[in-house]
Amino acid sequence: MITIKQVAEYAGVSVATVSRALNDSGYVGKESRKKVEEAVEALGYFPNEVARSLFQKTSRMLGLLLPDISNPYFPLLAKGVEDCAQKNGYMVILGNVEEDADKEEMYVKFFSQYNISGILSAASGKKAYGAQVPQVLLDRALEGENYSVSTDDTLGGELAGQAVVDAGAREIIVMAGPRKVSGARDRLSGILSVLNKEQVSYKVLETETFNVEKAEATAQKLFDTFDTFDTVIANNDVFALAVMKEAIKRGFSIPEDIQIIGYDNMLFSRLMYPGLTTVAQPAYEVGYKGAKMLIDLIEKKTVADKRVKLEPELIRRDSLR
Amino acid sequence: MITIKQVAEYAGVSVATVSRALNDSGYVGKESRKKVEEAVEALGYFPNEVARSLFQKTSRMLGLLLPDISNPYFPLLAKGVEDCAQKNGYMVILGNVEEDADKEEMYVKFFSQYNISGILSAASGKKAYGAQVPQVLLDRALEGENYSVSTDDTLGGELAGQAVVDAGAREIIVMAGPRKVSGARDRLSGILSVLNKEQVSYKVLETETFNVEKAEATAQKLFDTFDTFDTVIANNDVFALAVMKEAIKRGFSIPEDIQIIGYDNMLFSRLMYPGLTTVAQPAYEVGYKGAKMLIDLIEKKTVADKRVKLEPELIRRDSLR
DNA sequence: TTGAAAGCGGTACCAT
DNA sequence: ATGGTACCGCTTTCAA
Repeated sequence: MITIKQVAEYAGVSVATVSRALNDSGYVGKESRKKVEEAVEALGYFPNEVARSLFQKTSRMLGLLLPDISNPYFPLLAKGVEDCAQKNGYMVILGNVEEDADKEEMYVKFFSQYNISGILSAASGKKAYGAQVPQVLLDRALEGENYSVSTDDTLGGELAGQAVVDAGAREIIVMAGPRKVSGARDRLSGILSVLNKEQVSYKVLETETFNVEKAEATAQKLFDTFDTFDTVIANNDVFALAVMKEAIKRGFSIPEDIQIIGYDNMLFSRLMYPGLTTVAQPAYEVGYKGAKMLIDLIEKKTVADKRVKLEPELIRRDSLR
Repeated sequence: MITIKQVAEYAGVSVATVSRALNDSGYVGKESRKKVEEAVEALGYFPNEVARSLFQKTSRMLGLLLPDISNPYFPLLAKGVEDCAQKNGYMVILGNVEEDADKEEMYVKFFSQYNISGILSAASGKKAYGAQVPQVLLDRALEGENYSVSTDDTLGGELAGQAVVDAGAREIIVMAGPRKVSGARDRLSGILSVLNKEQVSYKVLETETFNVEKAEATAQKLFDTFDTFDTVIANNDVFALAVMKEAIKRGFSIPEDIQIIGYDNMLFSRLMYPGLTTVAQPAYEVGYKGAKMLIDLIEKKTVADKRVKLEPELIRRDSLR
């Protein structure tokens, strides 16, 4: 590894001068600057960020807390984060916390040990981890004093509800996500507001998790619990897919006997047959804009709104009549 | 932030003693140890890893290079990596390099600036990034002197080929992945060896990418290019899904008219209808074992074999007769 | 405009 | 068994 000291020697100046030249801070003579540049070039020098970080008590690293990477929603979000981070010269550290508060805590501690400069959290969203560094919440906005980028889930719920009544739904099962997840609550209230207004009959099926492993069991439970319904508003696309499969297995056809709408607009929703009508969440954008906001916070730029809401969009395909 | 110096003062010993006590290195008297422990407890101290890293020229961070997180295979792999890393006290830094050599280089430089202790790469697999730190290749094994964990894709290909002939295939389209990806080559040769041996008729459709965006177009192309076939061996599950959709759209039924087999065993393969017969790649395990191997390398433990091959497994569902 | 030197928070060598 | 101290690579006063 080649150090600033070697560059200084090669250039025939002091390390202080090299540092100033490299960071454009303070005065550096034309001559010196040129000599430094040559030395850097010749030696192939690049600064050690660890040393820099030790002094500055910060770094160009972002921590990303995710509840479950194997849920296909999050990789997209992560990609948005990563793209933005990279574009701005930051690296992202991945923390898969699986709705486990201990893991989350462990990661936050880890982050602070490494002088991470900010945290993006799509996990449980406990406010203020000691508030050491700026943080922005992804997708799960929270009350109170904090920054967040999320989807307008109330609107998303309304979109789903409206789509379903427009398609002539008469007996609806709405799958409600975990109550503790604010997005799931908003979505449910959006759905119900439309359903109530339109006076169509519905029942709610509570599900306690978004966990992907549970999808099949949940779908079965749905059919075992209810018998007269013609429409289901699913939790997300994975659950919708599971419900579709269970429906077909039980001899219903889609959308003729049972129609269904999902949430998320995952890759496979487009590719499956029949195509799944769903509400698209701008996962990539949530990630990208969240990262941008965090970086602005870190770099003390002004952030216009603390709580950005992105609009979901209804994607019409073939699972609704 | 509370430092080792403060702990030393509180405990009434020197920083050297605190350091030794904390790291169990060298002699520490019973008394001193106790005083240090109390001080740590009272002050809520935990060591700054950046300072430690500066001195040791290494860190407890792993770099993970991925070609495309939005391809659902990789999140699973990443999860395996993350689980293993976490269990061993390491953090993982995410690098989405998208088959872009510049990005890859940029990341590797980034990694070295942050004293990362090892690299896991599922990306292009260019050997030895200056060979500064240990690295293990994931899923794309390479010739020569290096460590890797991957799936036995030749076997995977054989499995797929055999399954298809056992199901009575007569005219097969085999989709061949990008030639430059060693796994894709192995898979193809596995498939063809079986097909040739069994003397069943086939044609090969070349695809230049695993890129998920291309799936629909590729499926259309398949049907436009060939007309008499009863079986397709797809590149991966995403492509299989796209082919299934296109088939159904064109009035074929599955598996009666056209049967199909995928590769990967992604979540949705189980959830779709008809269930997709596929060859399961142990993505999570590749990630986990790769991380374990890397950590062993870093910690100078002996690594039994440099090139671990994990076995894929045929998952029978309903898309084959 | 430049350089010497004092840290940043640890680790480890060398005396004691 | 313990403490003083040099050093890891870099940034930033401060004096010249």
